[in-house]
Amino acid sequence: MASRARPPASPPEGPTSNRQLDPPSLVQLAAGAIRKMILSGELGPGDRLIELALTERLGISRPPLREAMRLLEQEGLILVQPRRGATVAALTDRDVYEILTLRSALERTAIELGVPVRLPERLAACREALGRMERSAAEEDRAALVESGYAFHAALVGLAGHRRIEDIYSSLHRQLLLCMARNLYTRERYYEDLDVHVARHRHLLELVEAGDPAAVLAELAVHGERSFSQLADRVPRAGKRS
Amino acid sequence: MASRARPPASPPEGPTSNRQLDPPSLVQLAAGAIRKMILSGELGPGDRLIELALTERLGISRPPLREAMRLLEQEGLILVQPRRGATVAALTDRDVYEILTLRSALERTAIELGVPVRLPERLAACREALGRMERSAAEEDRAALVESGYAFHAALVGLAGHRRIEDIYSSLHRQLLLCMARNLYTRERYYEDLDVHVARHRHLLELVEAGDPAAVLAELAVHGERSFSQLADRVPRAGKRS
DNA sequence: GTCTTGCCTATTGTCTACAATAGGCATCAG
DNA sequence: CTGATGCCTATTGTAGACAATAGGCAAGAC
Repeated sequence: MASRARPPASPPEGPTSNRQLDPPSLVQLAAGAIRKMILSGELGPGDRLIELALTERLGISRPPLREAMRLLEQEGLILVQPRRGATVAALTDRDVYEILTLRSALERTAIELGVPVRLPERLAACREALGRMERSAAEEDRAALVESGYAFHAALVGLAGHRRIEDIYSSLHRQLLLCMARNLYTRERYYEDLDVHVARHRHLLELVEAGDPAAVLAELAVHGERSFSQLADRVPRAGKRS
Repeated sequence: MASRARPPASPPEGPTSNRQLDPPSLVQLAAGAIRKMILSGELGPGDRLIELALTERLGISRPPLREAMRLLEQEGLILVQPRRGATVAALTDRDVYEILTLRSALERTAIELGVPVRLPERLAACREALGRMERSAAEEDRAALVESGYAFHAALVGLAGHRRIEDIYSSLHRQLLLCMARNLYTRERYYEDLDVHVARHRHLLELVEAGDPAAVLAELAVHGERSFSQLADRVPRAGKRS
């Protein structure tokens, strides 16, 4: 029975729980390892995840592995069918549509809630990410630009200090990476002009610093429009399939 | 075996997966039981969840219990600290703020995406929920009205046919119930006038049926404003704490 | 020749047991 | 009397083994 008598020994305080300092459990490690296998393409969409095979691969036993798979299921990376095993999520066009629309909605909400920014360190995070983008563009490192571009958007979302939004946002990002591994989310697209791309983000940050949420949202709508265009075309009529 | 209906082996995908027909695993059952304990107030916020105690209580062993706790952790109902055990989530005002703002954002997005409704059965679900609300109001059953009121909003969210939004929405709902069990979300408030309350929802549905997303959103903003008012007051300056 | 039907194996679901850690408590030095 | 320090117990983390089920395959009947 749970002990009601005991008051919470450690204060569950702290908007940002720093679990990084704790020695990671096998569950965390296993989840990370499998995530890496999936996102690197080592495991393709639809592939079965055999528990026994993975335990041998990772050198752990089944209980922590199973718990790790529960996590990945919640993250949307794998699909667990009650007694038929787990498979790597095979994202449909509909799934991509859901991910992109939800991601956009979260960004918008975060801006609305956080844009007259109160905590300077959050703005600093955005600037830092923008700096990485500029460096990546200067070096014409497109992979790094994509990476830092996400970091910038994540920092933008972080302006609101809304932990739940941040968590979901990063979860969606992982699923999006899954799409890229699948090449559904065409990789060749990238960005036509690196400098224009960075400039657009710089402008975005300037609007944020000016403290005008509406302007940021307007820019963000145009901003995202290019990324969405070809994906949006794939699912012109939302909900038609179910 | 042959007497059983063969599940489609080739297409592992289905827009609506009907897992209800599967025999529930102990993980599902355990998660449900613990959820019920928490939401009924049997387990109060901050209470520790001792694994051994719960296994005896539920008559299962630890592995499925632990997996169930992983689920509840993802749902935000419990807080698991790496080697210190799990406690029932003690939601701060900040958490309530996050839940309400995110919920509102999801509703808005679902309306935007789904409001020129294409599938009649989804509208029917809304009407059905509204019917339950009217019945509850007529019987002055306030508890049932709250319940059916949520069902209505859930049906509204369901208009978009956006599974990810629906999942997160119901997760947030459960966390909100946790607030109510805690009485932070003052229960006495309820609704000043039951008929006005129902009428507001009926109007909402009419706007939906008219197919005007903007009108629905405008009404929803006013509509939700009352529910938010005293909560919003608690966290006037978002992000002040982190 | 095709369909049904039973077994058989691979895989998942669950359980008990062992190892490791964290917090509490008593003891002892200052 | 107060503080630090070591043990000690309660609890969690992990492992390996057993039971149950699903899907595949072969043998038989029509």
